[in-house]
Amino acid sequence: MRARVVEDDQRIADLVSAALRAAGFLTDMIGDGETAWFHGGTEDYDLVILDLGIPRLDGLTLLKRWRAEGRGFPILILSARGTWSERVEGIEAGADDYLPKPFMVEELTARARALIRRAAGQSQALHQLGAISVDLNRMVVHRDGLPVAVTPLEFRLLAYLLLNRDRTVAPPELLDHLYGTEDGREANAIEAIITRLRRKLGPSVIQTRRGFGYTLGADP
Amino acid sequence: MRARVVEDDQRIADLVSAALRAAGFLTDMIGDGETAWFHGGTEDYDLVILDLGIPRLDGLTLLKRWRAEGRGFPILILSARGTWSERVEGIEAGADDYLPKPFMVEELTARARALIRRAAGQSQALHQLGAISVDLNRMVVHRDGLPVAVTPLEFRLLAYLLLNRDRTVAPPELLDHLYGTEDGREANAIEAIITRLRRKLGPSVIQTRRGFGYTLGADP
DNA sequence: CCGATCCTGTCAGTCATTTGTCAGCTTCTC
DNA sequence: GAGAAGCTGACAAATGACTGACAGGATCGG
Repeated sequence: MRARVVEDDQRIADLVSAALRAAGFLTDMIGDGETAWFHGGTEDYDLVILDLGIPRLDGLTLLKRWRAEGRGFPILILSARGTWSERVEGIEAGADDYLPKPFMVEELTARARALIRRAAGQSQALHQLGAISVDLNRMVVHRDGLPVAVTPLEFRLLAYLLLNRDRTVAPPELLDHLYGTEDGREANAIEAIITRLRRKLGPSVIQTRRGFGYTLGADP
Repeated sequence: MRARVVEDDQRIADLVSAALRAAGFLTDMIGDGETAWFHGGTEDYDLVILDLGIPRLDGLTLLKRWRAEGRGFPILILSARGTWSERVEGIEAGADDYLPKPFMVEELTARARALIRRAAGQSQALHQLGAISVDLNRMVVHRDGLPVAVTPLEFRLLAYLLLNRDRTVAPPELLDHLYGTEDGREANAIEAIITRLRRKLGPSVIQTRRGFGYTLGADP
């Protein structure tokens, strides 16, 4: 899961970023609205944490522009000005959630996860896939009721496939969501993780759709 | 366990804080409602001790605001005005317990511990972990029936893991709950405590989930 | 107030696990 | 059957965790 933190206060940005990382997200930080606008156009995020009081391009304007462009990623607004009217304005502009500053980082991560799940059209943190169960909150995987030791990367890959189980996910997209855009990993890295996951979870959990990508569950 | 004491009478605040520290809590003190409101948003507490008669933002209003915002930490109200209606009002506003002044510090700490346990979904103060038993009230640990000398920090770490034993706790979260948010400890500090605890309790009590964090109990 | 003792954070070295890459192989598609 | 796409075992580099030693600071007893 990639999260973009758009926040000019470095202290808060670090705090938020650390919390999200601890919650299993991969985070990028941007300090002003114009840069965020630029990146929002070229990159795909699973979640955006947006401070309204950012320089160079107002947060609310940025939010409206993104929505006008048809960008659908979930956006969680942060704002020092926690008035009711602000809140309404933010939600109406297309934000998915609103968190007034100051806030607790645990609440932030909880809401972040809720947004991710909602955006994926699922409401449960506990998922069942044949003999495999995945608990996104506790970050544990079971097979036939027995815990399976998965590594952080394996878990993130599995979680991403799980949240997009209604479609086939292409390797470049996985690459993009597991690592930042910066890192230049070979596409083979994904295949290696898939192999390791299949060894742990059984061969039928992750299906390959040759030429397209990967998908979860059995296909007829 | 982090506790926030919101109390304007310095004498009482010191008393309460000292008692909680002696009971193994990490305490912060705040003298007025507005500051408390601010901090309640940015920091994560395991318990709040709240005097109703604080300046600048009434305790009851503060309490209601927190609950309206969805803050779930357990709150114990202190009040000089120990009337029944007050008590009811406090509980209805979302407090978890109510203690009229004057009170005995022993009762305060006892209730504080009970609240912590209840918030963690546990009712017992005495926990068994293989050969290890932990008494959260007396703050003593036994191994095979023999007392083990654990230091305050070690006990707090153990207690926090115990109260969250159904999940894996990440080092940044431990850092947050063992020390204040202010302190800039290295993550290594946690590892050092873990090592010392393991030496005392045996290697299998605290499990490491590499890349995720720590958990209590044996994994099959 | 002073010394002794204990607690605890940091550092550095070591060890273990995770993960990316490569090379060779298998499977699929046309 | 040839070429492309995907799989997988082996290896090495990167990362994360463990631990012994040490020192500053807190605490305690006198």
